Amino acid sequence: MIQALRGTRDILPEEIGYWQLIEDTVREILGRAVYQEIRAPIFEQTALFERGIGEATDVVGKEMYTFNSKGGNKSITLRPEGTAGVVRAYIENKLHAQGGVQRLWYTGPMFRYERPQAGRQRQFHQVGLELLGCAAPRGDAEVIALAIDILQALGLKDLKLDINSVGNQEDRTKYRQVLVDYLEPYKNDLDEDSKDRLTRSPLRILDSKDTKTQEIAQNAPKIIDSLSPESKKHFDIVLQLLTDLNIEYQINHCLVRGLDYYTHTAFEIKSNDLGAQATVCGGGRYDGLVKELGGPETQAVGWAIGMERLVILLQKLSSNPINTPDLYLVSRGEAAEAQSLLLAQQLRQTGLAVELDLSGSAFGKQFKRGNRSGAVACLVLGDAEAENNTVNLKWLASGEQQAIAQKDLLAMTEELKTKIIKLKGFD
RNA sequence: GCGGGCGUAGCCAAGUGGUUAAGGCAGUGGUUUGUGGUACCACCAUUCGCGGGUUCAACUCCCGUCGUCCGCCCCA
Repeated sequence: MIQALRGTRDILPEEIGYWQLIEDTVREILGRAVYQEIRAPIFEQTALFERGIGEATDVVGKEMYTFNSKGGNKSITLRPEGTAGVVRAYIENKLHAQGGVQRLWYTGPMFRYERPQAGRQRQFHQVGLELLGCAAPRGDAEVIALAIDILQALGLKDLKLDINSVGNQEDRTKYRQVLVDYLEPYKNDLDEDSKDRLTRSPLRILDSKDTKTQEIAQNAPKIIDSLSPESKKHFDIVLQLLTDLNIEYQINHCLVRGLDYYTHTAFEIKSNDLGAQATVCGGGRYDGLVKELGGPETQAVGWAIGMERLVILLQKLSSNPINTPDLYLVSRGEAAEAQSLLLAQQLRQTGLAVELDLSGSAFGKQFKRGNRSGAVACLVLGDAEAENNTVNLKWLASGEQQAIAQKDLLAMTEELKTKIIKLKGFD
């Protein structure tokens, strides 16, 4: 048997309601803030990610699905994240020429070659947002506020917002040296991975999970003390705006994100219910990326939410919103079966959800299925009804039923809908 | 790439060396051939992920392999 590849999976109907709920919520909330959806390709030239994300990062170094294009010598990569592609599209389509800011969002699959574990897949899905052409701290705060809005609208609580500033390029270079000077004496107490990072990317030592390393990192000089006055001011304003918005946060001096393009604000929204992969939403400012990829100097800020992780959280909160029929249409006999589809279609066109039993089995069996389908009423179409173009409408809760002409039924669908809404007990 | 747990029906599982592999849910048929939700009855794994080995005897022990889950690394 051919199975789905490791790290990929099918999202089945029993789960799809959560996905649709997330997508609907995102569309609504971002729509109100007048963000526009953008759809970029799922594969791009490898160089885009190498330059955008950074050659030294793990994502580029060991996690990309890269292959050669058929017949060509072009190296192609399945996107491991969304920002690089959106920025490429922004530059290529000269969206910057429209002046002002561009507010964009996207959703879709991403690909990273990693060992699957809780909340991590090789093909996974993100919804992300990019605010391009805005240097102001208000941009950082708007973007964070929207992420919180989405998560709250979905009913999630107990989420924590961690925030930090990694400053601009010079701030980081300066801090890097300060940090290395501090860590050097403790070199032998660090875990193996962190020893390696001491030269490659010392900032990442800060968020090591090794307890010994964490203790050392706790007392390390803080990056915000190395920030230039302008960088510090930017960060302070962002924090003040969050406070004004009534958004709780905590400064996490050890928060440094893994992609090279981040500058200034970096943040993560985490949950305790996700196992080792606690981050539901991660993002920050990336003022240098557009220029790095060949566009004009453009400041920007954005985030990405991991859909799988969000679905895991939603599953703990509520049951899957399921698409159930309003009416279940039961039919038996040649003429009745012939009429049944037409009647179902006519009813569907009025806005009712009608499930048609196609089995042709005994009425008893069809009713049993109708009962389980979640419908509030069955429509019964047998030989007698077919003969005089009527149908039996049977309310399942009360058991009462009435014969009614098919055309009369079609004329009273509005009435039916209000009754069904009442019986279903929700919209 | 490294470390650990687990693979018995569509799902949840019991069985841990000895003739026919519990049970529950779901499904199908029936009691009820034009009326459901309850109840009762019947059917539903020649086989325990796969391959090899040990043994008179393997779902059970051993080796390998594949899959899956959890963790490290990294990230959403």
